[in-house]
Amino acid sequence: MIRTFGVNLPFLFETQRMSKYHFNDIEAKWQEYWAKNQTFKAENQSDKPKYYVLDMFPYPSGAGLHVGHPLGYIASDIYARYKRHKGFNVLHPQGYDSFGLPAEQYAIQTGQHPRKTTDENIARYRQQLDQIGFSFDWSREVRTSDPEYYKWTQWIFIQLFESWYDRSEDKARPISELISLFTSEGNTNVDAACDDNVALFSAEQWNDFSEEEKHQILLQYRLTYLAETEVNWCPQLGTVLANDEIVNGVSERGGYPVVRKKMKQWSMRITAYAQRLLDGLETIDWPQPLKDSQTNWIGRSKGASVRFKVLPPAPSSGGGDGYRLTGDPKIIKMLLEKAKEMRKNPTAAEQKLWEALRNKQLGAKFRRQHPVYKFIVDFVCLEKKLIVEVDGDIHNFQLEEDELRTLTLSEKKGFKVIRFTNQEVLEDTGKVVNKITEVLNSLPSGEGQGGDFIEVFTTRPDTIFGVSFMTLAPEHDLVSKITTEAQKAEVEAYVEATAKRSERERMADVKNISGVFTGAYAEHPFTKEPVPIWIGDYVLAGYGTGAVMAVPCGDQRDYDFAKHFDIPIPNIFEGVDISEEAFADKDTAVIANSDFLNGLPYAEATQKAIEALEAQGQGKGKINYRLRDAVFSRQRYWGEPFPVYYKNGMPQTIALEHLPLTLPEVEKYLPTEEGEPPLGRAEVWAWDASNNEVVSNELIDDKTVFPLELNTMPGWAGSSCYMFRYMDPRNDTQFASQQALDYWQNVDLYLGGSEHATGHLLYTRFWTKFMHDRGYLPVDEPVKKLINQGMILGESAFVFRIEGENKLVSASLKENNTVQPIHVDVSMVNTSNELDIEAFKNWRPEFKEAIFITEEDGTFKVSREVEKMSKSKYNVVNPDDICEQYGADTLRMYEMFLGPLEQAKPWSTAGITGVHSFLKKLWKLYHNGPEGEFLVSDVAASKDSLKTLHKTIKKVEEDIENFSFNTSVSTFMIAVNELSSQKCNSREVLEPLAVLISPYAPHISEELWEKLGHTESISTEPFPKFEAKHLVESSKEYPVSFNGKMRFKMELPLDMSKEDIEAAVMAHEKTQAQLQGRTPKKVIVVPGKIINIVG
RNA sequence: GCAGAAGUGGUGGAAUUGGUAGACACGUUGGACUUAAAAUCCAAUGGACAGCAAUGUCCGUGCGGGUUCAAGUCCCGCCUUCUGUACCA
Repeated sequence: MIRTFGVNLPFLFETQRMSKYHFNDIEAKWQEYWAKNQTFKAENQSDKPKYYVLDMFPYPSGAGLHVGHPLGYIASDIYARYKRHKGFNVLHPQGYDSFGLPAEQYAIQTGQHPRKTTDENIARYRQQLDQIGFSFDWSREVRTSDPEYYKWTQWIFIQLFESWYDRSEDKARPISELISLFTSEGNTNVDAACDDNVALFSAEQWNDFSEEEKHQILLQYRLTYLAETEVNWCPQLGTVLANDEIVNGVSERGGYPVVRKKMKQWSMRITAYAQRLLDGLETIDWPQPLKDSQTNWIGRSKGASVRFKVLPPAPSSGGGDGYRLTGDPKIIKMLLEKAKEMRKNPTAAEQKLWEALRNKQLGAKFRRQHPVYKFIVDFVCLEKKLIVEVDGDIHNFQLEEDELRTLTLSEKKGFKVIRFTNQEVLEDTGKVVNKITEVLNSLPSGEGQGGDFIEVFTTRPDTIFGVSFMTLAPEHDLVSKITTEAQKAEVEAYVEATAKRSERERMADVKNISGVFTGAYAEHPFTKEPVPIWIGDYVLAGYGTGAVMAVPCGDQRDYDFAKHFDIPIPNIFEGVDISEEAFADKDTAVIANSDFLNGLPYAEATQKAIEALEAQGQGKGKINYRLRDAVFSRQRYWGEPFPVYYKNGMPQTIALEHLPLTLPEVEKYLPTEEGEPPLGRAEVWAWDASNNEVVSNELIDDKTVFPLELNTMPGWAGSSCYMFRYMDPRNDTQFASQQALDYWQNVDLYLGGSEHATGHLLYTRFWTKFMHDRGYLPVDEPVKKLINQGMILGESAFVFRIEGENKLVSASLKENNTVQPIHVDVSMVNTSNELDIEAFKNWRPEFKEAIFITEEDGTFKVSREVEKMSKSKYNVVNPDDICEQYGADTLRMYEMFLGPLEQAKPWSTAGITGVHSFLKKLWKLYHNGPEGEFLVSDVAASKDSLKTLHKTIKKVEEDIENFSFNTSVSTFMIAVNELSSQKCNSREVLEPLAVLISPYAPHISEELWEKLGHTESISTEPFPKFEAKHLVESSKEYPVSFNGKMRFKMELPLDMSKEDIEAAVMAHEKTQAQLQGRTPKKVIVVPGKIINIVG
């Protein structure tokens, strides 16, 4: 193991080398040993208790690791090694989250395949990780971009697709069970988490549906579903982003603007699990701030949903029966006349159908020959916005025109149009009526002109009598329908102006109150008074129903809005002054001026209000969640392909035995010219369903060969269940064997950053609960205990350039000048903040000729600032350099020594020498020979040394259990300092000491252990046992205080009685000096602790 | 605004159920060894004041109160910083 650099070295020099602590050689030797002997390989079967320690696996970026990354890995490694010493079978795996945006962005720029750069980055990461001496079981490594791994991500996707959420049993169930429910009893009694506005149907109707219709309906129930969703579209990245991938209105990666856009996307029905995700937090040991942010993200609020009837416009505002005027006002006269004419002369089919539709026979009012926009339609149900057209023979030659008309009515005016032929009506009116009923039921109720309702969510139903207006989000569906003619221009201008503003602008502009009156009124459910309906951008389309009942006396935003627009502010609180601001304190509120709610406090008034609303069918108690379903499609190349192909536009999944569906090759990683995702460029990307293989696109015939999905899965797909895959990572027939899952259960300790609070850590809990429901996992939480390690920050260095001149000024002299700070690479600055000017000039040639104004002593100083460690700030410190210079053991201990694990702290290399010299002192303790060679004695240790050892065992054990790693490093330093001054070289002490330190500094411990004569790795050695007897003291050096201030100490036996202690203290000459003749009022003696004399 | 965490020497940070504030390091200063440097070792190091000195006195854990024999620690009120979140109805 000793490296010699030549044959001519003098003998003495050689022996000195032998005695020295050659960390580089030692560390390389043991890293090789561990790898070769698979020292840390975990078995899935053991008599020992299990313990699972996991790090959040890294995304292998091109920049490599900096010293901040290993912090958590070191902590978890110490814990894993400690648990092995404590007799546990420890699972401590590592892998790579290797799908993701940066590799793809790099691929777009350079044309290199992301797989290539990812593999290179992984190799670099692995080399860096190996250098630090982690006890990972690398035989279990996973990579999310490996087809053998993402096969199972695809499999989980299929399980979600094949499941629905049964609210009555509160769990996910197979979709086949839903189908049998539909077949036997329809969907009326099914309480499922599903899309809004799912049409009701009977078993009979279900059985009559075509396969396609059934498929369509099931999609509304599946836990992953395809739907038109409003998404966050990032044009620069060319993809959609999840809510947690957006920070302050711009993309988390790259900081690009994000706009709202409607797209057909895969979504995950995480909202089905909202309540269980909240409840589960009670059962897990996670940091409170992290639990809080999940709680806030889910955003449960309890209240009521209330339906306000929209009133027809007053005669003054539009004239006549305005709400029925759906025709174009410019030609309405002509249309009405024509309609009248047509009503007189209906065709036979029209007349027959009218007989079936009139007088609300289908539960909704139909009108015939009614003007809509520029047309006269045959039948219309305004409430549901449904148009029924009957095409006579006469129409056959104008099919094209009909199509145009249908398009205009549906796209521009939001009507649903269905057509029947004369023949159909005449032959089987019943069938036609059934079809109309079905469509009628599938349409959202309560909408359309004439029967409009505004549904709001409120947490304060008790304040309903304080409602003086309503506000809709500008994007609300009803805005265009209810706005009166007089207000139309103003409203449209406002809606347009709001739509143009980005999310960011809207957020930055919270204080400016804006809004417009729609001209429409709603009816108060109790007073029946008209309530004006406004729109305002303080109401968000994405929360609740996008509409609020405004109670200005009880809500500050409503109050401000009312003040701004001079809307009345009725006071419904007893004895409260609302002349200056709203009164939002529900705990002390007593309701007044509120009819049947008068005199009641919040809770009772709320309950009574809800009861009253329910009685008249205008509301009910409701729990609302802020959490939205998670969009699961990304328009990217470097992600998991969906195991999905499309048959007649309907998604079909690929069976497990044909997975993985591997990512196809493309010639460019950009979207296609048609705006399709990069997979649209793949030439071999079609599914041959009869042979179950991927084939060339040219073979698509929509009979046996179908197009495959072009989107890929988001970054969080691969990380949501990886902790379970580690349990049995090479299993290619099962996600993991039952035996492995039963044995390892879930993660006992998980370390990672808090930035994943509302992303990864929420999704992984969701998937785990789902997999548990479906019987694939024995546990329903993935992680028992979680610790967030704090970020290690960089210390950036700056030089200052005098504005407009090529002059740089030393940091302390910058005050009198207007200067501009410039980042300097921290490697060019020494610990006294002096800049290496030559190095700087070479790095930044534009300053070659610059004048450097130095301090009086001729040095040029930089100023320091703590910032996030980043390449662009030139403040990155590389762990490789630290290992090279001081060794991995020093790096490990120093990172722990920096401060508490959870705390953010700046990296400063300044203190590292202290830790390094500690390790040298430790080494020396075992090298007592005359030439400094290894020598320990077998004679018994002194009492003092045993005491030092055992108090160290006790403290270190407590510290590790409490994850207080910084204090145990101090404890080791104290121990080594004490043993050194005791000149202890006894094996009895030095052997257990090596074991104690080995989790922290494994390389040096292994080396010393070997020198002590052992042949097994130190990691197999049991943790030293603490024996209290070595710490038993017979006397105590009591601090003696006067009025709480410590003045002197005196040594007294521990078994002395209180009275004797008091007597001894009073007799002490220093006590007399302190008292100066006064008699103390009181003497407090706490045996074994302290003496306090009150004077 | 809301929620959470934290404010201790020149610096990173210790301090058990309230019981010796500043452990352990870094840095600084002085010394030893050396031709010299590095490395290593020894000593001092919260501040102020008094003393030749041993030593002593006072002030000190963000600020102001309180409880207690005793408060960095508990209670009340403020200030500041950091993190998360935000027109959430």
